Amino acid sequence: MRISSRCEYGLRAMVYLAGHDSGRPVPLPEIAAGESIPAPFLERILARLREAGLVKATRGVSGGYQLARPAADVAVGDVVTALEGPLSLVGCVPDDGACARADSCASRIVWRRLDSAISGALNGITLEDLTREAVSP
Amino acid sequence: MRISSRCEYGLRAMVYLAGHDSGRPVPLPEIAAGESIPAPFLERILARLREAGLVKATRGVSGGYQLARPAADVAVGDVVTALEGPLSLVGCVPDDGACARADSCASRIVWRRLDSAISGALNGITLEDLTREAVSP
DNA sequence: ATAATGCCGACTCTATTGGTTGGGATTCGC
DNA sequence: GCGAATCCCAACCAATAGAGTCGGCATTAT
Repeated sequence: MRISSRCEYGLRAMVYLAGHDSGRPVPLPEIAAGESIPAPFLERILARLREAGLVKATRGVSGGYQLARPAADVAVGDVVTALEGPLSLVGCVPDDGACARADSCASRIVWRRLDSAISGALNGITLEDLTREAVSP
Repeated sequence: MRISSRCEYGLRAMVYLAGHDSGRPVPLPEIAAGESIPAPFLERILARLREAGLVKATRGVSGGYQLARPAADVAVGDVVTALEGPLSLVGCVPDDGACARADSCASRIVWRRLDSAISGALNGITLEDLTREAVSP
C-alpha cells in the first residue's frame, strides 16, 4: 500500500503547472528539471493526465503543457485517480455481487470506511489549495 | 493503490478468530474452509501475524491459532501493518531528510493528510467492533 | 506409532513499476 | 522551405512484488 512514483511525480507536475500558469504553455523539460523528474518518464505521465482531460498540450516550438481547468477546479483526487486508477482499495466495496459473502463480511465495514476516508482526504484539496499552501493540518 | 489479498485474507482470518474464541485453538484448515482462503497461502499469512505477535499458535494434534490479545485490544491498523508494512503511503512523510525538496514540496501536505486519514480510519476500529458490527457508518 | 497439526524454505507464474530508446508528427522563426 | 523545439507514440527492458504451490520437517494428543 504505497503511492507510486508515477503518482507522486504527476502531482508534483500538476502543482508546478498550477504555480506557473502564465497563459503560455510550459515545456516538459522545464517541468522535469524543476521537479527532478526523469523527462521520458514524465512524458508518459503527462500523456495519462492529458487523456484524463486534466492538462492540455500544444505541440511545436514554444509549445508545452497547461492545466485544462483552473487550479481551483482540480481536486488532488482527480490527479490520483487519473494516474493510479480508481481510488477504491478493494474490489468488493461497491456492492455488485462480486463477492458472494458480501453481506456477512464484517471486513467490508473497514474497507468502506477506509475508502471514504481516502476520498475525503484527496477530494477535499485542490491544486489551488496546494499552491497557496493554505491547507489546515 | 490497492489492498492486497494477503491483507484482505488476513483481516478476515483475524475476524474469524475473534468470533470463534472459545478458549481452544482453531486449526488452520477450519479457518481456510470457513473463509474460502487457500490453505497454504493462509499459512504464510498467519506466520506473519504470529511474528507480529497478533496470534499465537499451538502445534500438534488439536492445535491451531488463537488471538494473542483480546479482540478489543487489536486495532485493524495493527493487522494491516503486520501484513502490509507501515501504513505510510509515501517515503517522505516522516521528515528524515530523505527528500531534499521536503520543505518546499506542496505535495507533502496531501500525503500527510492522507496518512492521517488512513491511520485514523484503521486504528479507530478494533476486531471486537467488527465482530459486533457495532460500527457507525 | 500414527495422525493431525503447525513451521519453513524453495519454487513458479504473472502483473506492475519505473524507466529507456528510437523514431515520428507539429509548429514556430528564419 | 529548413531547422529546431516541442509533443506523440510504440516497443522494449530489468527488477520487484503479488499470489500462490509444493514438499518435507517438527511437535504433540491419543
